[in-house]
Amino acid sequence: MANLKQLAQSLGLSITTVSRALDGYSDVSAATRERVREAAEKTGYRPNASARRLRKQRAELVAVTLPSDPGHIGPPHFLDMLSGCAEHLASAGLNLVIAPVPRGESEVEICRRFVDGRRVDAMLLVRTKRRDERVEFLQSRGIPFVTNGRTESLEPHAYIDGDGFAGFLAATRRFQATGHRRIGHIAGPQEYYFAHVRRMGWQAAMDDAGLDPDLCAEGAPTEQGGYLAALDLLRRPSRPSALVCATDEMAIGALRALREIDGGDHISVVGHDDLPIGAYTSPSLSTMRMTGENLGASFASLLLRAIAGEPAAQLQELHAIEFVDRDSHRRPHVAA
Amino acid sequence: MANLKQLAQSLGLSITTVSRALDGYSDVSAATRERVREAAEKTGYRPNASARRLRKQRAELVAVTLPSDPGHIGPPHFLDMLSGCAEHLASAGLNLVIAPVPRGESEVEICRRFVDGRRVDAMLLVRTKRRDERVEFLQSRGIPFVTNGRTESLEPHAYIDGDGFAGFLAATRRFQATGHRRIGHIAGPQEYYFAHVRRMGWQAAMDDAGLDPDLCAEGAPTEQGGYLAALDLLRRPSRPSALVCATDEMAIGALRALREIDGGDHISVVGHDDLPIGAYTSPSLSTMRMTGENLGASFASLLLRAIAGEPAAQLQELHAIEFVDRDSHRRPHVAA
DNA sequence: CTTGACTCCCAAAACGTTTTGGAGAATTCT
DNA sequence: AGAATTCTCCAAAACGTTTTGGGAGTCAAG
Repeated sequence: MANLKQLAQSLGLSITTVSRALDGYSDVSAATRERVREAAEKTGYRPNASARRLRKQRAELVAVTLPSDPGHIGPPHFLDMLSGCAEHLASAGLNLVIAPVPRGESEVEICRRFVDGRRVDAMLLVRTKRRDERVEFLQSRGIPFVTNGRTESLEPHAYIDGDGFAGFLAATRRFQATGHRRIGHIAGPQEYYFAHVRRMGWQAAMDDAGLDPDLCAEGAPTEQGGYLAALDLLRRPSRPSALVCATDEMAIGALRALREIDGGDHISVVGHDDLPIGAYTSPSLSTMRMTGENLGASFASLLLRAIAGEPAAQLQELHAIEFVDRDSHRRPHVAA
Repeated sequence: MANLKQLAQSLGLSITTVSRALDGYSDVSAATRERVREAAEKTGYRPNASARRLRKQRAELVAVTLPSDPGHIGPPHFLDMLSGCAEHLASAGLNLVIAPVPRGESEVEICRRFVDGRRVDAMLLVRTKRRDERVEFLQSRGIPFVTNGRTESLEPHAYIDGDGFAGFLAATRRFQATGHRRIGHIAGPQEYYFAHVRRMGWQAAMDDAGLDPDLCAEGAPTEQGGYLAALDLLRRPSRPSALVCATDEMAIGALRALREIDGGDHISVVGHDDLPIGAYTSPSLSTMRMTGENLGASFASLLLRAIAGEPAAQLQELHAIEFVDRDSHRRPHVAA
């Protein structure tokens, strides 16, 4: 049974009554309601989604933009996150569409397409930059959205983020507590909020301890980027004895650099993200990760609340960072 | 500018003309066409997607169902594949929605919701079973779909798959050529097509060589499943000297089992999928993978052709399997 | 001058649903 | 008994687009 009209006709009822019966309104008698429900069940009737969306002025969709450039595509278990998010959204009648950014097109362009074409009720943004034009655009349009990662936007917006500053501060302090003094940082591109704030955490710990925060090298957030940045640091006159790396991918690149260099196995390393692969590197990679479980559900919940109209300032979650200790962070080193 | 009506009014034209001008029909003069286009550009007008969908009777959406149970979620670079697929679909005006399967609900139920609610124009199915009720359902509804993996369905359907039979046949023969005679197989759940056909490939090579194909253990398609299956094989009176594993995850579990057992480092292993993690195991994991690049684009292309009405029999791609040689497949072994 | 072809435009119908604003019948209250 | 209230139900409007089936003009050919 394709139609509401056909279903109504076959029951000898009006379209209105059938529609309201299925929606459980009280102004249709229990008897007919049941009769309608049975008929709908039997014929497998489902309301046409496009028609409902048009009438209700809701797209019943949420889009997530996928950056297409390589490296660090949000959190490690990104697909699991998406899946969990989609599952929770689905129970509220929303579906999640993925919006990859084709080469040559900007992420704002994609947002514009989705928002101005009324294709979505809300958006989910990953990999925020410190100054993120997507955020600015969505704010200007007034459409609900949640980001994975903070920004430096003046107006508050909904986000979920890990406290990278505190995490990298703690990681650096832990190295200091075990006698390290020349602690280097392998930084990601500073335009990204997460990369910047992680560097700030490392730097604050160095400053507080009265150590010179000069052992810093920036690279692409990839294995290769970490490798090159590590080589840079290792070639300097005063070598680091420990490396705090912005991401696990970069840390794995750093481990490769250490393997190639004399005395590299005395240098400790810690990363961030808890990539599964870290358990298999040699040495196995000590790392950090954001606390909290079922991240996808959290994103979904925030999105739903944003759609319901809750102010953005109430929709911000900053999660603590915890250590995942393996071998790479405590290699025997020679104190300065 | 929200409306076509408003845009038309502001231009002193009819809705019809504006609509046709924007769609580039020839029955509107070049002058007005240009005038309309400029106005639309300036006001940032985008047609309301829901309205167009309702009118054109097309959802402009394709759904992909994500199995929620753990392990082997399709190919290794699954997210990349989805992203590539979505990107290609987008250039044809289609968006990709992800449809996770909540606990307690069957995958067919999800398909039914999407198909009967006219929410999608086509579907993408991953991880096919030999007898796949999703395939049967979609065929009964006559909706276009493409699967990642074949099935034993009598009626042909569109798919992209790797030639697992040939791949596992070749892998087993290669072991035979280097003197192995007791070659074991760690099999995935035989209800899955890929798992079944890979086992058949191994078995055919053993049969052809006149060897007894009794060293086979089945397990869950996970690291733990591979670990347990390997232990099973290693405890048998006549141990294998080489293991052909249905997936890399299982192979990695097998490597763990070998590490725990006496003489395990004389046993060769090969997996399938080319997981990135395989480069970091010790020994590094030799594996296989499906040939062909930009798989996502291939899926998108097949989906579009299916939507366009091409018969399913013309939409089947069987890709060859190639070896990715690392260390684990040639460990020094003692011949029988 | 008429006919036919061509160019440019438009009114109205349709897509399938939800919601508004009652209408008629049945019931309860005064 | 009449008035007020409650129960059921429904016709029609609306959501914003695309498409159908023409309707005026203009121009060239007959």
